[in-house]
Amino acid sequence: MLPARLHPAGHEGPPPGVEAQPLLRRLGRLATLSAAEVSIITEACRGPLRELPARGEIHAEGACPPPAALVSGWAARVRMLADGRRQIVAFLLPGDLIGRPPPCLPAPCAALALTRVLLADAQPLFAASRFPQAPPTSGLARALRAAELQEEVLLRDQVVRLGRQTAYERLASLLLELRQRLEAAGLAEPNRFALPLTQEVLADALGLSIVHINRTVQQMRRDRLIELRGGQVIILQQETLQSVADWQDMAGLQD
Amino acid sequence: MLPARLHPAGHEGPPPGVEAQPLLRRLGRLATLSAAEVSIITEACRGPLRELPARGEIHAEGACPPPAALVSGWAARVRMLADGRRQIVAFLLPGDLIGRPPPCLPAPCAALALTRVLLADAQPLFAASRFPQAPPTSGLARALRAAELQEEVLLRDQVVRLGRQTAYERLASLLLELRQRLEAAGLAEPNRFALPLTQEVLADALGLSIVHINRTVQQMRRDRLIELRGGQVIILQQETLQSVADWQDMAGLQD
DNA sequence: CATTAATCTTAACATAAGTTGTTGCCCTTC
DNA sequence: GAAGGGCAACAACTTATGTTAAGATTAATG
Repeated sequence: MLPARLHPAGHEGPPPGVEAQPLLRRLGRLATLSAAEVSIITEACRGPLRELPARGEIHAEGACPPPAALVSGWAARVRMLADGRRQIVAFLLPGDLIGRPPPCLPAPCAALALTRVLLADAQPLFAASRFPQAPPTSGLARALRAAELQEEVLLRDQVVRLGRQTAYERLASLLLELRQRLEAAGLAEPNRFALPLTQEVLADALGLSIVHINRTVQQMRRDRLIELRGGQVIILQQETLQSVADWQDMAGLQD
Repeated sequence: MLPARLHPAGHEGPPPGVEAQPLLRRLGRLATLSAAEVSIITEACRGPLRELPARGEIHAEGACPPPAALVSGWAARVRMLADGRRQIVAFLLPGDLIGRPPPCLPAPCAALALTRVLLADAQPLFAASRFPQAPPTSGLARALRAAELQEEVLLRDQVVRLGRQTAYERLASLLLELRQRLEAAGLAEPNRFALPLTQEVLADALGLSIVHINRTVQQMRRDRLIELRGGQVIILQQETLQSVADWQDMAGLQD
């Protein structure tokens, strides 16, 4: 089910001192942050970090964990069926938030580390912004709220992918989503990014079998839309990929 | 694409004077409401209502409409692909909320009436609770927040359905979800409820073709799991249906 | 450097689901 | 009460995707 190892690209931690970059970049794009708010974020990411190896469980299904920020590494929200089928509901990238401040419902998904991950305690962020009861003047509150809304947009994209797109289209769409999100976190060049996922993980995210994912990747390579080797993706024909994926740039990345 | 008519069951409005029942029941289950809050809800549902016929567009994709409450009738969040494929992302039942108070991102989905619907202006609710910046003492704020979180749970269920379940399982799962939600709104008996949807709408929700939905319904009838005629569903074997659907009662319906 | 274990790749085959076309029923409407 | 249109039902055939199984790479380990 789960890969025992992933691509080496996923094993590298961030250089020391820049831990806050993805979170800061992402939230900074969602709202204008005051200097005080920036330092709250920086502090949180420098504070004691929780480390988990690949395949580690960040929290179980049904838990209601305190909010955390993914500082480095990749993770996923996962749901299992009784017979072992697995669906990855969403990918979590550096700069993403996991868990919500109370009051919250028990999480319908487990969260799973796909690579080695570092997690920061995000409670100070929510406390500082008194989310979700923040004054409208707080840039941080607006950013946290926007991040939450954005996640919902991604979920709906995922529904459309799984419900109405072919394997080829699903893969194209996912790659474009990941590129855009990584770019927002400052982790992608325009046409190239690290993808530390096995084909099995891709299959579980796209609702396909591993064999069919492989077929689809091969085809996309033959069509010269992408290169994909050693955990690195290069997008060769962005426009074609976008039209295949029925891509609509989500305007919601900015405030 | 869209059905021109739906089952006659969907055409009936609520008896006058009980418009607020579904919304009130639902929110009341999510948190304890003060008398003042109850009257705010009741007032909103008695206020001037917006009426739309079946197939009417509640709001377009990309809009950022003011929050509304669905008082009666069924609606859906819908996304279209460029070539006309349609995916129903979520169903909206009486008592559900549509749109969010600002700040909000442009809606990634259009909202579409599936039957004749009545919509109430929900802004007073959010204003009264100063959502999402409400004091934790406000039951209304907690209820609105819980409704929002619950919608996200439903979205994730939908992802699992579309990604990893067979047609038969998807249908079972959806029927159980609808029964539970209708019950929470006071609109379902334990084993029987109105389902004013054409098979085409079911197909677009479950990511299947209309013909295959029909096959699946037939099979489920032959297996004596359900009856489905004239827009009425009767669940004959709830337990079997639940095990087919891999149903896990979402504990999150109460506060 | 040898060894093992993951992961990727490919082939052959099986099956769930899509497509097309036809029929019949039940509304509605004239 | 005849006609038309939407919807449900059913059959025949096609296609996308799943399954199983076997090599071929590649990365981790000692």
